[in-house]
Amino acid sequence: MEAALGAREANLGRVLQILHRDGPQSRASLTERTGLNRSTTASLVGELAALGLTVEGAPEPTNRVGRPSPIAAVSPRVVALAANTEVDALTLAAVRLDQSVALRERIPVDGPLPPEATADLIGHRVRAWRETELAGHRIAGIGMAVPGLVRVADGLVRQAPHLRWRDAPLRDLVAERTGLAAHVDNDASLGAVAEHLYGAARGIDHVVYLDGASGIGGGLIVHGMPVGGAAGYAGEFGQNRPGVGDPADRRAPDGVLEDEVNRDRVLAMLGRAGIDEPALAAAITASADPAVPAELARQSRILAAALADAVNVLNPSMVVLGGFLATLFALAPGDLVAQVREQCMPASGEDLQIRPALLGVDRQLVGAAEVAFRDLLRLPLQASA
Amino acid sequence: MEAALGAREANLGRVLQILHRDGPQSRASLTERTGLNRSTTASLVGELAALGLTVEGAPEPTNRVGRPSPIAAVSPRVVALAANTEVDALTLAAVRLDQSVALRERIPVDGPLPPEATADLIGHRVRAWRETELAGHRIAGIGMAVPGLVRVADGLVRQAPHLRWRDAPLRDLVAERTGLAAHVDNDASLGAVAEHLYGAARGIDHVVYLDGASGIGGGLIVHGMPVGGAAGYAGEFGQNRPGVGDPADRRAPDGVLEDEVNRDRVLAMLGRAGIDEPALAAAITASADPAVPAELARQSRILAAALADAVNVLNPSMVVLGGFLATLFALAPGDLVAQVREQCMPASGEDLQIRPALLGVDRQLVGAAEVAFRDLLRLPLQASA
DNA sequence: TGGCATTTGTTGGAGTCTACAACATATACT
DNA sequence: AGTATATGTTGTAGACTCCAACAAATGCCA
Repeated sequence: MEAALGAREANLGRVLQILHRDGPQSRASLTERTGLNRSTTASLVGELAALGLTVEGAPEPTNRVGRPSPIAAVSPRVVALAANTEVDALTLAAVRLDQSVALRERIPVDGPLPPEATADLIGHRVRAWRETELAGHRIAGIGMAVPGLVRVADGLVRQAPHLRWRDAPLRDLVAERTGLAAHVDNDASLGAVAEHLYGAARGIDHVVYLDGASGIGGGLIVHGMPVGGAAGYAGEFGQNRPGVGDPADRRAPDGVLEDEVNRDRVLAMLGRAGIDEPALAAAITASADPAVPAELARQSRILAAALADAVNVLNPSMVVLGGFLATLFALAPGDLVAQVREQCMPASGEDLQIRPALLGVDRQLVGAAEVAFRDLLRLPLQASA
Repeated sequence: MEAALGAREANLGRVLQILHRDGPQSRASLTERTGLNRSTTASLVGELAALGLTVEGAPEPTNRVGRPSPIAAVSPRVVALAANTEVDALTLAAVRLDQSVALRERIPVDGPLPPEATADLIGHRVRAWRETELAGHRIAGIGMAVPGLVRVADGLVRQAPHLRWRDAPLRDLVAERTGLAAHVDNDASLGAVAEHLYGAARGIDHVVYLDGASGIGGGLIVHGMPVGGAAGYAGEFGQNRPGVGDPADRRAPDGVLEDEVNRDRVLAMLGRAGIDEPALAAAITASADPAVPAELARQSRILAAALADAVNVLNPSMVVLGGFLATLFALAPGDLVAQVREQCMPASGEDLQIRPALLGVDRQLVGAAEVAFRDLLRLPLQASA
């Protein structure tokens, strides 16, 4: 006879999720966090260990009275695979339940790879990994970050202009070749998930995340949960048409945000190409051309206008900026904050924080792994059956 | 010894909530909806009836084989009070659990009433109601709709320009005078809640709602839940700065959406004032001045730009327009839809519906009552203790 | 060094809640 | 009138957690 709708399994998931998000901790701590009874916690932790999902270690030497409590931690042999599909490379990784990256392989490609070739490549590498480095590991699934519009429900990539993909059934292609539960989402949305759980917006329930790479993508966290919208396309700030205060600030007539706030415009001014963010930041500070700071200030003003609109609508406690937008922000953080506050409703702006993204290049990979772990963390029994 | 974290109470709440949202229905239907066992449903419905929260009626004559199932319905003697604070009137209502309005009283006032006077008036009328029409009724609480920025957590009205309120502790003022659990929220946010549950967006999980009255307010539904944001200020579309495609369309330099899309501009053109929406619609169609349709088309274009931004960011399945915006929409519904689709991402626009609000003047009252019912619907035992 | 307070693990039993199965009941169909 | 079907009703068993009492491991202090 079944229990109360799988209360047990849900509790197993809760404990596993706490260990996953907040790291190793004592059983006493888990008891407090879950609100469950000591004895129940012991039983849950024991079952998770028996399932091979967690390991229990010796108590840490704490300087307090009382019987020491054993430390529970996620098993290092449980991983999710993550793939990041970029124009010039495919990055594959195996991410542990503690967000450490067990394996990473960046495979450069000449120009964008078609979806089938991408899936083939992933399938090939995954097979190799399973027989060698990942032998004896449990693989929860695979998550893929794509720079484009993704219908999350079935992992169909509707449009990825930079990859030249249209309506590519990436989830099914990869699931077929790997035999793994596959998930696909927009790269910026996954970055938002990662920054929310482990980065700059850790513990913040209402977050607007913007990431500037080739375009501007974004993601939302509302009530502590990632927002996909009806089909999973949410967060496309780059296609918004910002209200540009001074018409002289306009560069692209009838253009969208990512036409105005644009890394390539800065690169062109500097006469550079193909450099990464730190190099770009260095090149900016090294430049003597007065047009460069003027252009950056212009882009910052327009970004502020777009952010102010988002703040009015969503009233987030934090805006996180990644990629090129983090570089832009770092050059004059106070200015951007002041401009946003000036253009949004005063009440919404008063407690607003703006921060650069904290996680590095692994952002998308960690986010993708998180999606691949989701089922396991919710229903550990079903997912590990 | 406690049960599994109040599973029973949560299930009581689930059943009550289904009856509240979807109306009277058979126990068999409840069994199917909840996924619980027949016997459990019977026990739950029995307990709710014993608590005076529901009533059980004779089975409906259905033309199918099998033993007829008794119909459960919410009790008509359970109400929430709702208040709508407008510039020229205070409207008070008692709303039943089936959303029917048991009592309504519109109290005209000369100019905006200060918060204390508003609370006094509410307290006075509520006392009178409790001794007469509402004698023998259970009152779940009181919800208040305010045209302004409300910090939902403590019901502090931060700004309500039309009422000339600033940092008014309305929740506490009213709670003190009525002895009821009081809740305050923005009027448009409450309209969104009502339209989502019982109006045009019924059953739709991702909704953008805009309401044009003196300004433009709004509300969001994400994952089926109303979005307040960090402090409860979310949804303030009216303060956004829309990207106006054609500069000639601008009327308010550096203005915000509600300066451009504005009922008063149309009224002024028609030489009218102080008329309601149906009268305004009639006056528009009756007018021979060619400037009127031109102005409406201009406002529609700007509204479309603002909506397109929201669609990109939130990927809703439906946009609901209320008040003056519904009038504007009704004059050329196809145009607005086409303009939004044109300016937003094609994928986000393809399944998007735009609809006028369905609920009438009771929108804010029903939304306010919904908020006041929330605790009762979640934890019926605690809330009715 | 030994006793005490404190904290937490451990164990067996009790309480809460639901599922289940068997039976009863009310309807439509033939 | 008999049968099939759907649902209410009842008693019991199972799942899960809480609780209380006890045991164990640590720090503190005389």
